[in-house]
Amino acid sequence: MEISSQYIASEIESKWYEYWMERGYFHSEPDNRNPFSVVIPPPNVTGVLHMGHMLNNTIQDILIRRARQKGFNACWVPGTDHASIATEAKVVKMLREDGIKKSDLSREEFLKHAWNWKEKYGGIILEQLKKLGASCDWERTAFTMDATRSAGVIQAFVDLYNKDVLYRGKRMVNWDPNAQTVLSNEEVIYKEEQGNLYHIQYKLEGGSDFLTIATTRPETLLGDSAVAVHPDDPRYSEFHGKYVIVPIVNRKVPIIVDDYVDIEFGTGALKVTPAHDVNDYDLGKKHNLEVIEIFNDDGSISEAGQFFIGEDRFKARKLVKAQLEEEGLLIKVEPYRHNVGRSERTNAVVEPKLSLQWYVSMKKLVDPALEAVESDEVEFFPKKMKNTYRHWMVNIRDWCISRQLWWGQRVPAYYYKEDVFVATSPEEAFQQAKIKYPDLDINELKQDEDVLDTWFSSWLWPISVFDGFNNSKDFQYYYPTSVLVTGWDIIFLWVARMIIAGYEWKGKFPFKHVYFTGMVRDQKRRKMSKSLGNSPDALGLIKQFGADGVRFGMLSCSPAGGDLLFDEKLCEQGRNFTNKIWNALRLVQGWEVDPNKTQPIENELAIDWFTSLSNRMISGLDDKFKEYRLSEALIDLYTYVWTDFCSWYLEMVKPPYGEAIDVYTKEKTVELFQCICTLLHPYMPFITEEAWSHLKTETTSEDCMLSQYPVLDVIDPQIINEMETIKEVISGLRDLRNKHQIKPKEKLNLFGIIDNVTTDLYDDPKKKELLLKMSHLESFEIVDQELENAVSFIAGKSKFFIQLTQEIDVEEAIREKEKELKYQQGFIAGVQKKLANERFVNNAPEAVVANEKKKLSDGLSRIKNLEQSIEELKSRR
RNA sequence: GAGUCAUUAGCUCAGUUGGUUUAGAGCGCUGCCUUGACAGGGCAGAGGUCACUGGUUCGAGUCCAGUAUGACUCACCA
Repeated sequence: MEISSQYIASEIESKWYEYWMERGYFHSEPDNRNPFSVVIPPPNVTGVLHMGHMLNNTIQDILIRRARQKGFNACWVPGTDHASIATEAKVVKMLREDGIKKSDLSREEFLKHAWNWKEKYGGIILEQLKKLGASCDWERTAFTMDATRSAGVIQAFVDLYNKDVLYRGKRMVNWDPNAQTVLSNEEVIYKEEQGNLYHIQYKLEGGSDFLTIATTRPETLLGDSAVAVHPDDPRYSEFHGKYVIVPIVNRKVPIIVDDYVDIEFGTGALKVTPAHDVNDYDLGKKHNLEVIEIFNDDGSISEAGQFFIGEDRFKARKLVKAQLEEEGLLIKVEPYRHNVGRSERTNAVVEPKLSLQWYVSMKKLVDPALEAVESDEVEFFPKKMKNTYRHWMVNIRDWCISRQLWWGQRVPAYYYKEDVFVATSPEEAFQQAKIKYPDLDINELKQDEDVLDTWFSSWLWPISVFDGFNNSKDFQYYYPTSVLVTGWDIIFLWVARMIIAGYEWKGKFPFKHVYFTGMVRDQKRRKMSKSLGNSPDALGLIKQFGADGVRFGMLSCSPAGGDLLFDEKLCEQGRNFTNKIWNALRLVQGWEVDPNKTQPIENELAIDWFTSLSNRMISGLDDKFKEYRLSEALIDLYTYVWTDFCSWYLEMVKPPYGEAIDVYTKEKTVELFQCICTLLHPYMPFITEEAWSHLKTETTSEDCMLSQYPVLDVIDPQIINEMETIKEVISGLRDLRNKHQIKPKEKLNLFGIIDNVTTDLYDDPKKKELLLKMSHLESFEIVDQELENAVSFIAGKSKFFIQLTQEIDVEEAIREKEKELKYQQGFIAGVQKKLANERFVNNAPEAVVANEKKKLSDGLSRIKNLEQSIEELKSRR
């Protein structure tokens, strides 16, 4: 088959992806093999592929493809989550552009629009994953709001309610005024922002005195119901029990005393707004203060605020400020940096708000999940994530799961008067209600208006994607899954909760391993995000460097759990790697086989050597994968393919230009190349599949993707070591050619000073022939001392030299040898010190001592060789 | 405020129970090389007292303590 000189990734990649899909290679059904299952961390249905996804999904694909080759029944379930806030915001925006307001629609009408949107635009990201080469079982694609998943969610809710693990309560929550919904703590991001500290005078009732408070939010004074001071603050001791007048609204409020107040901060006097601050709320409860809610759900001032009604909270701040200035009550405004919480989804400043919500009593659920990780029943990679997990689990808070949205599973709670009935359907709730209210009409039962947090769907994912709530055949076969691959940033939001759910409903962990990936950061160490706009276009990268190139780039720099600083250069390196493989393929396939040619003896050595190396590689990969050292494993493969195979092995067996190759060498080389393809396939599926299609024979698998992972065979360390010495001689000679401007292919006569190594090189015809070929030598001889006008180098412990016809810079050569001598002397000094220490010789393991002795004797040989060279050079002065 | 982790070549990082010729890789850098699989390339080279100070040990980049610097997580912040 003619092989094109150019490797065009985009064409070849789409060809193979289609081919795999057509043959159904990604699909899995339960059978008698062992399962290896993975569930995708469901990306947001509104999402587009970004760097984090690429890293995360490449890793999953690597694990899945490798498991498949190793004979497991590999199943990778893809899907998306419904992302209630993000999606609802998108749909609302789209409707607004069409002139439709959400408030004009009924719930059912809105949901119809939302589903239409989802069908049309949702899940683009799954299509993008195909470009990456993801071998997901697409027939199993799940969505957190589809029928099966929703049924599970409702069932879970009802079950928890019946177990008394759910409750409804009025609490101070994080309110997102843009999305007009509550947020859980995990969805609020606190960051330091520049604000102001306003010093405001509150007039004392019935007097001319003032009390000055400091606040970052002057607009909330509309809702003040007290001013608090510390009991031991001498500045305010005479004010205890008195009243002040809140400016603008002229409300008379008490001065309360509480040691919560920090004397050092601000003025030491604190305004108290129980309805709009968590701490103030607690103070209010303690001191029985009035709770005045001055904000509407959208963050504007409510009727209760009395002034600036309908104005947005930030506009109101300015208006209050102006008003205070006018009244002369604003003492000063100082710049102040403080933490501000923003909504993860909408970036709106979060407003603390009192509200009635549904909560999960997490403390009742955590124990088995905590124990599982502590005992490594669920194993974390890297291990250090256990600390983070433990800390959160031990200090766990209740989980607020209701959201004031329409897009999501509606809370299955039905109200009548003061009663609530929780059931999987209105009919069931009605049956319950009828017991207490026999005359009730079903229409009088009102379902909760809120929906459930998206994470309340996601935490069931490993169970629900296999229809686990119906205990399906798939579930029994695939659960628990083998490994979860996700970013450490959602360890609480998702990972911990999934483990909790796994034990709660199935009495078993949802996954055996959790591999936490690092965050993809840019060159300035910033997390890549849409809002910063510092994320490269993922598909653009694939177009530019090929999916294989990008996969290489992502993986080659992502140590287990460590963050990775993304650089396009890494993808470029990956693309270059595919090119290298392609050209190696062209070389090997270009060799014409001559059936009459006998195999050169040096090829036998090369083949034996590389076979051992391959086995060492297979063994090393197993070790690395056990520890999820995927990046290291890839670097090892890269060196193995590029340096060992292309730069050394192929050069060793390559026939001289224009000559044919013998049958045996060609066959073995193809075999070794096939092994490379199989080993590399999980990382770079496309180039390996393409290469395989050219290399395959009657006896090998039809496709690389389904090729059997090679079984570990013998590793011969001796041949590997001896080859290292030969390579060192070859490199040493190349260096000499470089230094003395001798052309790479000019024939030379090489001499070795007699010792056991050089003698072996001379006596073993395979080694000698290999040396002659690789070094372009005329001859290789053994002598007992340097000859006239020699230039020498040391390889291993032995000395080699060639004779020059031209003059050399004697002084420069002496300097160089002396530098090397000094290094060697330092080296043996250390070794000698060790060996002189009796306790070392007596206590250290025998092998270690023996090795030190070898180091010493080799070092001494090198020194002797160097000293002789220096002497010889000096005599030439 | 509590905790976790880090500090190794110009840059980004490996270095897995302490011992493998006084530390490895990629990128970058320097020199040489182009009719031959590959310039998306080949060959070779330079570059590190492993943050600092002590300690444990026959032996420390690796273990312990302290110091410095940095990063992150959780909580709070009028």
